[in-house]
Amino acid sequence: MARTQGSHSDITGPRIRKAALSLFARHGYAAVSMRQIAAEVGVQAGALYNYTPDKQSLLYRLMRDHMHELLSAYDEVEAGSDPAEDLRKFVGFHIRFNLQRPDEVFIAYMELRNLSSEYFAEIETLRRRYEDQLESILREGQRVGQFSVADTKIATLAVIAMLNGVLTWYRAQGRLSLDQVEQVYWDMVRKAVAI
Amino acid sequence: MARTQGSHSDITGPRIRKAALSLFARHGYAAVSMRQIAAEVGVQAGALYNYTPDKQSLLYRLMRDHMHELLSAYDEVEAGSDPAEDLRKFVGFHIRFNLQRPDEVFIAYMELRNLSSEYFAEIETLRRRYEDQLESILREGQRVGQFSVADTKIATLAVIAMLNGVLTWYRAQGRLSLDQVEQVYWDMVRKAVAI
DNA sequence: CTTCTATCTGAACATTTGTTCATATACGGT
DNA sequence: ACCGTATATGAACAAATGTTCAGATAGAAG
Repeated sequence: MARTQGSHSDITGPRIRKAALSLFARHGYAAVSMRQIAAEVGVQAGALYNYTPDKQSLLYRLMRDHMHELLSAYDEVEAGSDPAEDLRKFVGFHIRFNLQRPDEVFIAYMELRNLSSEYFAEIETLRRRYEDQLESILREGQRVGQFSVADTKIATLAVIAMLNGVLTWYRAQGRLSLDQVEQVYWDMVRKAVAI
Repeated sequence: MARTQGSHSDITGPRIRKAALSLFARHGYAAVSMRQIAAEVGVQAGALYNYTPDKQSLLYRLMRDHMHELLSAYDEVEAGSDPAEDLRKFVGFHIRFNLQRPDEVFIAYMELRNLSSEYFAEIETLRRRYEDQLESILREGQRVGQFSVADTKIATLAVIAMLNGVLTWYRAQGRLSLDQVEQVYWDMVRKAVAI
C-alpha cells in the first residue's frame, strides 16, 4: 500500500493536530510518541512528517496558535466605561475562553519546558503580552483610585493564577453553571483588588 | 570495578533522591532517564535499583514524602484565636513552605499524571487532606460571620491556586523580601474572603 | 486515458529506554 | 587476618524512540 483512499491534507492535518493536542494534554509531551499520535489518526508514523518537520515543532505550533487565538479573541472584547468593568470583562473572558479549550491551556502552561529556547522565548512573549493587558487594567484602576493593590505586577499574576485554577476542578456537568462560576470568581477578584 | 570507595547507602540514597528531584523538576519525569539521574550522582544506572524498585516508585516516593512533610509541618502551626488569624497563618505557612521547596512542589503538581492509578489516588488523598484544612478555616469564618464567600470549596481552590502562583515568579534575589511577598498575598486573600 | 503530484506505507536506521544480573570490590564485625 | 554482607560495575536485553526515504497508490488536471 501507499497513498490511501480518501487521504487529503485538509483532513489529515487537523486530525494530527487534534490527536497531538489531546495526547499531549493527557500524558505530557515527553511521554507521547509519534507512533501513538499516528495510531490515533489511523496512519503510520512516517506520514506525520508531511505535516511537521519534527515533534518539537508540532508542540510549538499548538502553543503558538493557541496564544494567538487568545490574544485576538481578547482584542474583540470591547472596552468598558471604567477599570472595574474592564476587570469584570477580563475575568469573564478568561474563564470562558480557557474552559472552552482545556487541552490547549493545559499544554500552554505545562509544556513550556519542553520547548527549545527560541520557541520558549516566543511563547513567553505572547503570554506576557496577555498578562500586560490585565496589568494595564489594574494600573489604571489604581490610578483613578478604584483599586488598591500593593503591587500591580504581583496582583496580575495572582489573579491569573487564581482564574487558571478553574481548569483543575470545573466539569461541565458539575453543580455550578458557567455563569455561577464566573460570578463566584468575579466576587473574589473584585474584592481582592478593592479599596 | 565493583563496589567503589566510600560508597554507602546513607550517602547514595539521598543523593539519588536529590538528583531525581532536581531533574524531574527541571525537565519533567518522562523526559529524564535513569542514566541521567545516575550520571548526576556519579554512578552507573544499575546502582539505582538498589534504592528503588523502578523509576515510577522513585517519583512516587518523592511526592509522598513531600506531602507528608507538608501535612506534618502544618500540624505544627498553632491555632489562632479566630478564623482570620488562622487564615493569615495558613497563607504565611503555605508561601514559606512552598518557596523553601520549589522542586518538590513543582513535581507534586505537575507529575501527577505520570503516576499509576493507585499511587495517584494516594497522593490525591493527601493533597485533599491539606486543602480540607483551609476549607475548614473558611467555613468556620463563614459560620461566625467573619468571611463571606459564595462557595467555600471553590474559594479554597482559588486561594491555593493564587498562592501557588508565587512559585512561578518569586526569586530570592528579587525586589521583594519574603515578608513583603507574604504581606501582599495576605492582603489580597484577606480582602477576597472579606464581608 | 495519460500525466503529474499529493499522500501514505513499510522498512530501515542509529539511539535510547528501563531493567536485570553475574561478578567484583569495599566495608564492618569478629 | 578473615569472612559475610553491602554496594557498586558493566555488559546485556528487548522494546521503544524520532526520523528518513524509496516506492506505491490515489486524486486532480489536461
